[in-house]
Amino acid sequence: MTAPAVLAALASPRRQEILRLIWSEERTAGAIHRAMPDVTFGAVSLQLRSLTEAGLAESRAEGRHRFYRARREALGPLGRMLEQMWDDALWRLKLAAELEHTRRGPRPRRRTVKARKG
Amino acid sequence: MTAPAVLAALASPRRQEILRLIWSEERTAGAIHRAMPDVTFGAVSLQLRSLTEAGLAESRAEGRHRFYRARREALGPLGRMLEQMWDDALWRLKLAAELEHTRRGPRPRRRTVKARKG
DNA sequence: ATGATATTTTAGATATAACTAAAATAAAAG
DNA sequence: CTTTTATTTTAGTTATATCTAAAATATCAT
Repeated sequence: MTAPAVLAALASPRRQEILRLIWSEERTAGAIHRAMPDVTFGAVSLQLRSLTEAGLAESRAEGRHRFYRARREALGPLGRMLEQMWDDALWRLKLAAELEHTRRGPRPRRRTVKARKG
Repeated sequence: MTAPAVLAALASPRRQEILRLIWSEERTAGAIHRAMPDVTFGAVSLQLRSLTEAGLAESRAEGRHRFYRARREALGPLGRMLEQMWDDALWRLKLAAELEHTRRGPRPRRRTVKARKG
């Protein structure tokens, strides 16, 4: 629940993937796992714990199932940013374009060619 | 410049520390390093590179110095969030309070005490 | 109780990130 | 050219995160 913890939680692509799945509807841990078959159930469970501890997800138990959902309120403006990121492909392009003018370029090419021993 | 890269860049406390230093005024790499003596100059330089590659910082050379500054525009609403985080101690408290009602509690105390072998 | 399903937790392996020390690059000054 | 100051880069180490496999916990059904 410390400030960087929220950002750290969002930093992992895996956790973002999960957050996206539970963004607009709650899902059971199993359903989430089924949506990402390249990883173990245990791994998903651990990430769900991270998200919960960071305050980005919450869960409710029902029988032997546990339903998870995102805590969108806890994210504030960040939530809207994520939504944009997800369904607005332009976001990436815009950022990339903005970067162009800053880039230090592909190896500025040294001007003074000093003698090398050997 | 990929989307999670921005968040990943912000996730590290070290990079946040640096970003904060260059938020409202540009500083040389050396000045930044002097502000965090627990770490090597080389380490600071690497983090500056990360920030630059993520689009969160930019630099200009002047003689043998290099001045760094944050690219606040690139962060959008996230920038304002960071500012709040930094000079508004309430942010942390508010988030912590919000979390209270979600917490799965400190070990829910098992009800059925099953026999253990041994 | 026993067995099946759903999920969490633990211990240990592997991948990724961050750091250090030293070498390399670059500009300024002698 | 040599030395000094400022910074970057590289190679290798250490720390942290993430994953797997197996065991543990919990609920439901029989």
